[in-house]
Amino acid sequence: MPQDIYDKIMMLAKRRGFIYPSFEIYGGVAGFYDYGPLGSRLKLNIENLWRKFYILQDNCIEINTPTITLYEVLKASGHVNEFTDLTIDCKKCKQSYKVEDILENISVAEAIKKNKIKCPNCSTELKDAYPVNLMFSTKIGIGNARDAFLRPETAQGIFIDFHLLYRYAREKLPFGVIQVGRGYRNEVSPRQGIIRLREFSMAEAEVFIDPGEKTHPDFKKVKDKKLNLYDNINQINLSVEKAVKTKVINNQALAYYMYLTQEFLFSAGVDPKKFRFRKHADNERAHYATECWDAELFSERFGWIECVGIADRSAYDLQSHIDSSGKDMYALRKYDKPKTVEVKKIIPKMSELGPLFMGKAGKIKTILEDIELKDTKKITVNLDGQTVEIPKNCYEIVETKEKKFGEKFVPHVIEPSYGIDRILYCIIEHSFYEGEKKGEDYKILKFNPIIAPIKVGVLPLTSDERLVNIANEIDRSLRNAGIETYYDDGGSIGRRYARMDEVGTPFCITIDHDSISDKTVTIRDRDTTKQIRKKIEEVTSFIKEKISS
RNA sequence: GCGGGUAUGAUCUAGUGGUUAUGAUAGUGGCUUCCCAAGCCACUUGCCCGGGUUCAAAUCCCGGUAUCCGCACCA
Repeated sequence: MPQDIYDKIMMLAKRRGFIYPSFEIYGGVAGFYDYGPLGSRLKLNIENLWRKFYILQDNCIEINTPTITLYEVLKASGHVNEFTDLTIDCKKCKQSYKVEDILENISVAEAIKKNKIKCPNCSTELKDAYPVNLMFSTKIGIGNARDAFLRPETAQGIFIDFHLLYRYAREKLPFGVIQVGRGYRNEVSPRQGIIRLREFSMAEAEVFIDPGEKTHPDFKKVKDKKLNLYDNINQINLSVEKAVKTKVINNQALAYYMYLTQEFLFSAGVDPKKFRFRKHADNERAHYATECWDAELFSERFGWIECVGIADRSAYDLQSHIDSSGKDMYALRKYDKPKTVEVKKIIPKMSELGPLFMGKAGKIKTILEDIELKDTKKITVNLDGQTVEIPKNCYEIVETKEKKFGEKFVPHVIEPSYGIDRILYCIIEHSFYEGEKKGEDYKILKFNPIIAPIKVGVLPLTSDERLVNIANEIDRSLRNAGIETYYDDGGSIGRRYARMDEVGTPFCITIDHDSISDKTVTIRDRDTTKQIRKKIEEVTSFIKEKISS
């Protein structure tokens, strides 16, 4: 079978210490991969470049929350319900189906009662339906253990800290919070190697904005930049501003983060020709999203791969957590001048309420006090799912004047969510070049220096002790300057260049006999193989400049 | 999950029911050479796991696992 680019990359990745299949000596497990020495380094560099965009450029704050997440959190977020498919199997051919796919329009309960549904494949009767949840579940503690899941996204950890983060951000919107970490999804059958993992790395930003002004302070700076958009039919190239004006993209904030994403991916080494934004159709959006764009990267093996999702989650998550935890997670929109407003307030009469509602009277009192009064004809209260009318003699309505400094609201959230492993794979694929030297295959990973796991190869031309000493000194001074080096004195010089090219090292410093007399070395560029001579004392600053641009 | 193909050192690969299981690449040590995978010598690493058939299984059969292709799944 002819090897395609994926096979070649996975071969190289395993051989050179980028990516290994996990648990291999015990047979391996689908959906899990280890990052080897170079892979870990590459991943770290990509994540740190991402942080540069979000922390330094966009002024986001970073937090870290547990990967084990309490049941209540994911119940509130909708993941427990929405992540669950009711599944049913055929007795004979063992085919599994989502119940909703077989039923159409009939309620699940009704269908189970009748139980006459046959397998669409072999017409045999089906077994009982059972729920399948794509989250890994676990327990916290022993005995009176609490239910928990391994988080399917890092976002919820940010949402449930919102009230604290809002305070940290000095109660001003917009502000963004990022988290880089692992997420877990118990995929039914992961294929496509590193593209679909059960444990994966993601980098997410949750940007909290005022729903009244869905924009970004830096929008003006990017408004004329071009975005490469795809609406499921046509490829269109629009400026950020025009995309918003023509309502192709819903709002300025969303468009801003799309541009930021594009800029990040390009500087990480994504080929602009293999990049596009695709808008989610109505039926493929997640349960929390009102609008979602995917940044897709093209792979010769897998086609267009979703690598970043940029969603407008509206107020969905914060509102859900407010509703189920009761915590005040609102933001305040301050008025320019305090407003004096007439307020009608309900004053509960406990002497009447108490005897009438007994134990529930206290709860009714707090609800009544919070009601925003518009219609005074009939006061009803939602009590444990039941609507209860409160008799008129149980309360008094008082009109007062109050000074209001602002109004409370639930912020909206723009969420750019990056699949690090997929991006990493695509960057390797986009950086992979193959040629021939003297009849042998010659592979080069043309990594952008900023993400290359090794920045500089340090190579003494011969094993002459004087050259080795100089090489060691240069190696030391580069490392002291924070630059990853690889010292190699084994084999011919050509072989050593080839080794460095194959792992994407952008520069090689070669110490030759002239280095002894005139204190210079050659610096070789990976992509051109051209060499220039530099004074040894200038090497570190020269390299430093080259790898940061 | 279903159906089909595949599984031999770190990587690629030859091979047969029966001696010590090929070859190449890579790697290590040594000699030699030194600016783009040169050469020589020596060395290291392997038949996916479990069960069965057989005097004998890496080879045949069954099950599992992984992987590839198609279907389904991918909030």
